[in-house]
This record gives sequence, C-alpha cells and structure tokens, in this order.
Amino acid sequence: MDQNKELKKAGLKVTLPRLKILQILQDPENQHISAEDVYKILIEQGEEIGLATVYRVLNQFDDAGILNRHHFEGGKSVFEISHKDHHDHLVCLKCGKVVEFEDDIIEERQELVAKQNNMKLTHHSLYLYGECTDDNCEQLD
Amino acid sequence: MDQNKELKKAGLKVTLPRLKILQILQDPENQHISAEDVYKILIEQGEEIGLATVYRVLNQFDDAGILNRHHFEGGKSVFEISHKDHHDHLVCLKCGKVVEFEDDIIEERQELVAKQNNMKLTHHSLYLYGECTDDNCEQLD
DNA sequence: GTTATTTTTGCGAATTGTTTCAACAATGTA
DNA sequence: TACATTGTTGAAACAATTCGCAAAAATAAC
Repeated sequence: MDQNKELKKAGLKVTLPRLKILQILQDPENQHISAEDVYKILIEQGEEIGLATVYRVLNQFDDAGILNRHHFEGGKSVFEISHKDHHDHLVCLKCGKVVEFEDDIIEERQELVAKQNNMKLTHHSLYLYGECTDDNCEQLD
Repeated sequence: MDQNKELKKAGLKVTLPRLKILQILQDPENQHISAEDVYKILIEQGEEIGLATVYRVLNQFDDAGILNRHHFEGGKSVFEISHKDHHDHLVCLKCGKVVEFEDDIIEERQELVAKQNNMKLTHHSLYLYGECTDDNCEQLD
C-alpha cells in the first residue's frame, strides 16, 4: 500500500484518480494496457473518472517515469508500469500476446551504431512482430 | 522514367495520382515523408489530388511493397520508398535528421530471440532516438 | 478549523491522422 | 458502342487524444 509514496516521489499529489489508475497499472493482469482499457476498468469499478483524466494522468506518469508508453502496431498507445529493467517486446500479430525480452548484445550494438553516427542515444524502441507457434494462439478481437 | 513499369509490376494501373505520388517519393529530398507532406507538395505543384487519394495510394504502395511505413515518435506515419535493402533508423530528436543503418548482428540476435520464444518473425521496427552532435543540428519545426 | 490559493477533475468541444462513402469519371473489354 | 470494372473525389465519419474552462479537491495560510 505504498502507492502514496510512489506518487509523492514522482512529485504528484495524491488524488483518487491517480491512485486508482496506479493500482490498475500495477495489477499484473494489466501489463500493456491502453488508455481506453484503463477507463473501462474504472467504469466497471464504479469510479466516475473521465477519459480525459485518464489520458492526463497517464501522461503525467509517463513524464514522471512511472510508466512507459509503447506504440505497437495498430494506432493506439499502450502503457506499462516500469517496475523492471529495460526490456523490449515481441508481439504476436495473431493472438496479440506480448512477450518481453532483453538482449545485451542488441543493446550494445545499438550504442555502437549511435556512436558511429555521432548520436547521443536517449532511448530506442524495438518491437519484433510475428506469429507465435503456441497451441493456444487464437485469432482474437 | 520507368515509373510506369514500377506501377505495373506492382499490379497497379498507371494513373496520374499514382505517378505523381511515386515521383514525389522517389525524390531524394523526400525520403521519410508523411502523407500530409506528400499532399502539400502536390498542391504546390498545382495538382488537384485529394488527401484521401494520397492516403489510399500510399496504402496501395505499402501493400505492394513499393514503400515502407514507419511510425516514428509523434503520431503520424512516415513513408519511405523501398529501393534499398532492409535498414533501421536513427532519429535526432532535436533537428529531426534521420540516418539509416544496418547491423547484421542485431538482425541475427532478433531472429534468435524470436526463435527462443516460439515466434516466427515477420518483421520488426527498430528506432534509435537521440541527439546528434553535428554542428548544424538545429532545433527546427 | 475556516478561508484563501493552487491543483486537479470532468465534461464537452476541438484536433489530428486516417478511412469510408456515395457519386462520378476513366478505362478496359466484348 | 455499351457494359463492367477500377479509380478518383470531397465530404462526412472515425478513432485516439488533447484542450478550455467552470466546478470540486487538496493544500496552505491564517
């Protein structure tokens, strides 16, 4: 229950919408969740929090580094609590499954490439798209 | 002047909008151009081609593999003629410069990561963001 | 603890990027 | 030439996201 600290540390006042949204993001069920989906969950929970507020709070969390924003294919942004180390993503285009991975060699090469091109790297985005060969990979949504 | 062939090869009829748009994309000035910017250039040239047509043609070109679509940060799609081999991009967040690069080791590792996660890779997107250290790197736009 | 000040929220309207639609034009084919 | 198919158009529709602003909280000052 130290979400309060989490918010304060980020320089954000503790308010109900921020708390609720933070809770939702922290639920392991909800890794890689869109703003719209956060909103839907709030509605289900009976909270009266506007969609605009959800976007606002997500942006604040992003600025504060509490979460990471991803642009998977398909237009909308997807948010993810940043509790772990840096990692990249594999996305199955059929079932939508998202797998996280980390590869030091790739990271290393990226730095090298940047340096070779006189660029100071601030961040990167790497998404691998494909089809997973799991039995339960089902076309959904 | 073999744009006609280019279009036919892609199974597209040769029409004025498609020709004009292809020409714009082939201009080295216009690597990494947005739909909106293609439209603006057409207007400047005095062509009466609708924005809807621009989007439609770009999508057709994408489907046909004539061009590649990128989602750089900032929302809108950016298109690039695919005359060369596969490559990824370095983007300077200050001046907007885009540098293309290719790194076999990164490609290799991506395949490996995909395989390790039971995923058949179809494509990927890798963008490195940073600030270039060029003298002429100027905040613009 | 009340009041004053600063933030934050909520809602609807506004934006942005993109797609769809219905009418019309062009082109291909028999 | 007549019919069918394909392409083009502007306008309207859309989806994701942001903005403007008055009302509601939260915090600070008495």
